[in-house]
Amino acid sequence: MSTTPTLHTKKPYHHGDLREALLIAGESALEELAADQVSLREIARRAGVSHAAPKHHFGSLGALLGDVAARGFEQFIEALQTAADATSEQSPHARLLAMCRAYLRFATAHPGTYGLMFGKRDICETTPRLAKAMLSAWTQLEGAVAALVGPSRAIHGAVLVWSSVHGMAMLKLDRRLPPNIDPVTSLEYGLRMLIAGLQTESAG
Amino acid sequence: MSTTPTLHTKKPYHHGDLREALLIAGESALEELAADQVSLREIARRAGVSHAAPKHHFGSLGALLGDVAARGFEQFIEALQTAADATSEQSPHARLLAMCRAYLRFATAHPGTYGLMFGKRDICETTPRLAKAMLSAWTQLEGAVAALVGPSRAIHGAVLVWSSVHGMAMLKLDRRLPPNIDPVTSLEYGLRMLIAGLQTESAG
DNA sequence: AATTTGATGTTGACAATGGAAAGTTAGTTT
DNA sequence: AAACTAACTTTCCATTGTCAACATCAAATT
Repeated sequence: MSTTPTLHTKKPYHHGDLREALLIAGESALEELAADQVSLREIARRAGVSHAAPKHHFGSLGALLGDVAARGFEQFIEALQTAADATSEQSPHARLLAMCRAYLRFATAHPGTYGLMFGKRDICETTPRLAKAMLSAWTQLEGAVAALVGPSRAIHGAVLVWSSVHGMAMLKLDRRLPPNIDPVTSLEYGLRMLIAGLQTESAG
Repeated sequence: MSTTPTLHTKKPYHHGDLREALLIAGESALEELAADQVSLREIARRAGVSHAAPKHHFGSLGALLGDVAARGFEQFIEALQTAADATSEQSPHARLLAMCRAYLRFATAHPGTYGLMFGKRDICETTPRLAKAMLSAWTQLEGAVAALVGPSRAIHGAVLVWSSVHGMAMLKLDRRLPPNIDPVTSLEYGLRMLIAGLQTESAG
């Protein structure tokens, strides 16, 4: 009846790896809760610590969210890389297509994280880790476009491709498209147009 | 020295047109303050009323923001219409170009309102006025695209154009583009590609 | 003209938030 | 053993959105 000391694993005062636990808790909260429910205190609750504990690992909520976003970008980059590497032909054209499809799939599968990554929560600070991950993502996409249209047109082409896919993802997630429109179909159509345009000679 | 009663216009208990005043106060707050500083109480403060006064005109902060967003869409629609009507040639091509340029200009000039309109604040409710304004905006853009590429390709084309310009605007406002990139230049390049692609025969 | 009524504002309360400050615990170093 | 420091808790504060209760005033009804 009294305190059975067998396996009475009392919660230790120190967590062990609270920093990573908070990042994971933040990500899960972002996906499971409405965006305005994701608070510092909620994340701390999920990690099983007091609401002031995160302060020692991240200075503020903004910095915590910044690193959650960075983790999101890291997963995002890996998803696109995996998709590109999985194409059978391995042509620049096929690789870019696969990456764009994986892009929209990622945004659809992780809307909360994707929104955080792309500025939906302005509290989110651009931490060094986030800045690095953002740059990596850009470099990755620009490389895929360069392989298709050549380096001279890579930058403008990459901006256009990124804008289009990002815009489609955001309009979908924020329900700003008429309800009868299927973004996946639109993406396929749009990519055909885009790539046709990009490969035109007059594009110098 | 004492109270000069001349023109001593004492503030009346009733505002007169508080509803509209709150919408205007909300819009100005959105543009002048950081996004997380725009609160119900701040808007009420700017309108010179108590923090609970808005409740009688809008049920909640979300509904207030919803109608602020609706007003934004109404101004947005007018800006695009004006730009299209101001072209010299009045060709479908010129009108669509002018609208897209006006689109990016609006987003740049009113970043707070634009962000609200396109889901950056998820508290924002889709009020009837907002739903109507969103549909009008979509119809307007779809019409401009239809005039250029015909009705059969209008829907997919409009989704692509909207996604591209919206994506460019959002990436710019959220600083998700590499810093050396100028969105205006990118827009011009992108529109050339897009319209070239849209007018291709294979686009059925 | 007197009264009632209902829309429009105010005040005060509530729980929840992010952050600051100060106290507590547990390893680490000397 | 003693001092030090990092990790975590507790307490407190200003601010937020919403609610209920009350105040005010214009307009409709009697």
